[in-house]
Amino acid sequence: MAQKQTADFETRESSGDRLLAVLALFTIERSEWTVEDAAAQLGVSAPTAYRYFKRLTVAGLISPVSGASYTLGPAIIQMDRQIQISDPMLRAARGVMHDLIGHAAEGSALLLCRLFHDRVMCVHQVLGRGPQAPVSYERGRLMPLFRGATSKIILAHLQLRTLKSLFERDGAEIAAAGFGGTWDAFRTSLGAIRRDGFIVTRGEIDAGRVGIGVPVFDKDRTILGSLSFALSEARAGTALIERLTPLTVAGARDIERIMNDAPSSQVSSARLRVAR
Amino acid sequence: MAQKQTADFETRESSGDRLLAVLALFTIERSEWTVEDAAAQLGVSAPTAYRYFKRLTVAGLISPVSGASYTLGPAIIQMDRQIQISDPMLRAARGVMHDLIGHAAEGSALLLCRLFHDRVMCVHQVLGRGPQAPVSYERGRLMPLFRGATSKIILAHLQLRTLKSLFERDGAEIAAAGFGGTWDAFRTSLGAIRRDGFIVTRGEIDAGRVGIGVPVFDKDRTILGSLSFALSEARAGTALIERLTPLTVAGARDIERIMNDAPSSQVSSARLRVAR
DNA sequence: CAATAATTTTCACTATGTGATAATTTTGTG
DNA sequence: CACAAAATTATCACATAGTGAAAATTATTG
Repeated sequence: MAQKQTADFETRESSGDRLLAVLALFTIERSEWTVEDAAAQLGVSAPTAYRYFKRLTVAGLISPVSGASYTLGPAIIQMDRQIQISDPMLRAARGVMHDLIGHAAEGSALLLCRLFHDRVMCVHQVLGRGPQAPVSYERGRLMPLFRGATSKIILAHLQLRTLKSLFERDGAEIAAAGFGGTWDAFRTSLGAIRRDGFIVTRGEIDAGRVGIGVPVFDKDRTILGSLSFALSEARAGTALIERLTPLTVAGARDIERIMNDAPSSQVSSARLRVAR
Repeated sequence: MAQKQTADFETRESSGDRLLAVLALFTIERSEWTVEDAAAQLGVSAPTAYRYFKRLTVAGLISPVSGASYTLGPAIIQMDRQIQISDPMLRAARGVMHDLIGHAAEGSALLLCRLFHDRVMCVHQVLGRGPQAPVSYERGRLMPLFRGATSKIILAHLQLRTLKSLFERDGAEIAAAGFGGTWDAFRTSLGAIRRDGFIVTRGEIDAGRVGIGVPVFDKDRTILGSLSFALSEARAGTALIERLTPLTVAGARDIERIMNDAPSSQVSSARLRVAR
């Protein structure tokens, strides 16, 4: 419906959008911005850019550093801490994951991922002993929804309606991920995953990694995210996988139980439990 | 001109400010908000609140959860990761702190704090072995600028101009923190701290904790933050403190050296994009 | 303490945000 | 799977609040 005409290539942005666009400028590739660079980048005048920077600074989202440039500010760290403290799933998972990683082989990682709207992000990770091959699922990275055990197990438990609209929108990508090109094939393979209650994948995200994904539900059996192992393929024989899978499933159940037992008032003790 | 009379106590806020005010609603005490609650709280109409929520959602700063409510979103975690990866001081400190904690007694903690504008925040913490008494300086908490070794050592190295304006603004608090009520007394005690190159405090933040604070400077000798120990007072005899202090100072120098040697291009693992 | 850079004010103008109501979509439930 | 209730978005007329240019002010640096 809302088709843009070819002539008007520039997206008309509202003021509030531009304010957030300033924040979005701060990336890993470029973590510091001067006001005038930002003004040029966004196509606004210097005074306007100063107004934006000031607002974001007052909010603590950015902060001046030496020279005339700015970086992401203390509010980011503060809000991240809020998530760590108040996200019930994350709170419940910390201890469980700490215990669970002990069972894994060297070079393995344990990941807790959370469904955000229609995206998946790692919110907590625990590394096992020994040298680590790269794990793309680092805390804070958005992950594709259609590849890897971590994501697939979540995908499999989305509402049918959601899946349908995803299929319509991202059909090509879904087909590319090996779900087959038809809605029925997609639906059927997800059904199979759901029935298993877990999924094992090999090298779908990182070469040399085996993933074991298990769903985590809330009280109403709505999917919240997943708990998953990323094992080193070299060290992960069938025996190990078969041993770890039920443990991972049990871990997810533990997380759910702790989460549901926890007092719903989340304020309680503000103290964060940090293992070692 | 636009002086509000007593009747109109509410600060006239611009649209962009209100957008950020929505974000500020999400606190530890209340980590979930519905659109209509937020609308009521901010005194705007429902459609306007929906517009705000939509913008913040598109930016990933908040995210819908089950029911009609929203929580802080994936962008927060992502940006926190960006800070972790791209803040030069934090990057340099990680290894140093890991090594340093080994020298401490049981129940001690090592903290890296960063000066943000005129506030101090813990950006990294490493806990030692053994049971931990509470440490108020948790990662993500804003700390007072005038109390505790961590903050005082930073305070002592602020620009004279900055100190002067702080003294004018927060004179009472400064006096209460034991710096004496006069500018000269304040200035003199800070000078003494600066000359020592470190500061040891007892129980200024948490009872039963001894703090050892050491400054961290950037290439231009501008204060960036501090490295500090929070020891258990019961276990921290004079001997231990005298042993740890030079180690902490050396640690800070190490951090500075690593920071300055590091390639200025901060893009190591270039991949960050969503994969989608 | 100059000299230059960085930031804020002022001001006239119009784009952009606003609320009330209505239309639409999503969600929960039998 | 359809229905009702809730949640979300669209419409539209209006006035607020954001905008850029230039000037004034305040920091920073040698």
